[in-house]
Amino acid sequence: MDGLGLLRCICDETRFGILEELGGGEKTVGQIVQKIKRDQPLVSHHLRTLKECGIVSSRNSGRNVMYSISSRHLSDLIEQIRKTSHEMNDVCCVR
Amino acid sequence: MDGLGLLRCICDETRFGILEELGGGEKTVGQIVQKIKRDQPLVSHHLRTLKECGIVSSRNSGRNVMYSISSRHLSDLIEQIRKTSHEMNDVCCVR
DNA sequence: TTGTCATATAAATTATAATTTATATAAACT
DNA sequence: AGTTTATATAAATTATAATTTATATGACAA
Repeated sequence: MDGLGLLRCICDETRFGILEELGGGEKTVGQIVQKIKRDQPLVSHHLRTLKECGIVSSRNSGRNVMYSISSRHLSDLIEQIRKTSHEMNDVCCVR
Repeated sequence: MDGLGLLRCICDETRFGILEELGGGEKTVGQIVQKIKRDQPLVSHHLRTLKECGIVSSRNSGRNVMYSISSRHLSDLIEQIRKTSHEMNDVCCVR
């Protein structure tokens, strides 16, 4: 993958929210839905996208599906994005 | 700024291209236009966005305007995005 | 002071992606 | 087997952003 591809995949509000949740460890779809307060089909849809891009992995556990960030490098990157952005005073003009 | 704001601002193809060019040091608008092969008004438009978000800075030099990445943290981040993405085998499904 | 080069701006258009709504699947419990 | 719970999928809608086209500004040189 290239840099732009990775960015494109994580720069959506719902997807970034999911990744921030998964930064705290693996979670079920239902747990993510509760945390980020978005509709279940929407969360499932974005989890699928993240998975197809190799950013998250999943495993079945009974009737639940547990999702997690697929590599340490990726969770470190999410963290660095958070840090770098907080060091900036500006408000981003892009919405 | 927050993580999502920063991502939103850099996840566009043209803007990411500009930032990759500026990673090599400050450049004029014309130099960027040549390098990334996009129309001048388009490049100016995106440079403005990047500047308003505090991601690039500019200074005048005669009739040229020189742009550069506004902090070391940011250029490091661009580099880490590049690295992390290259470690992934997947092709991103988001376009 | 006129012409040219470099850059910027604004409006119109086009492209792209997110969300909602409705429904399907699949596992576990009764 | 039938019901409930958890998750997934697909189509339709809506929202958002990128690009193009046309034009303006501002600095410098002739």
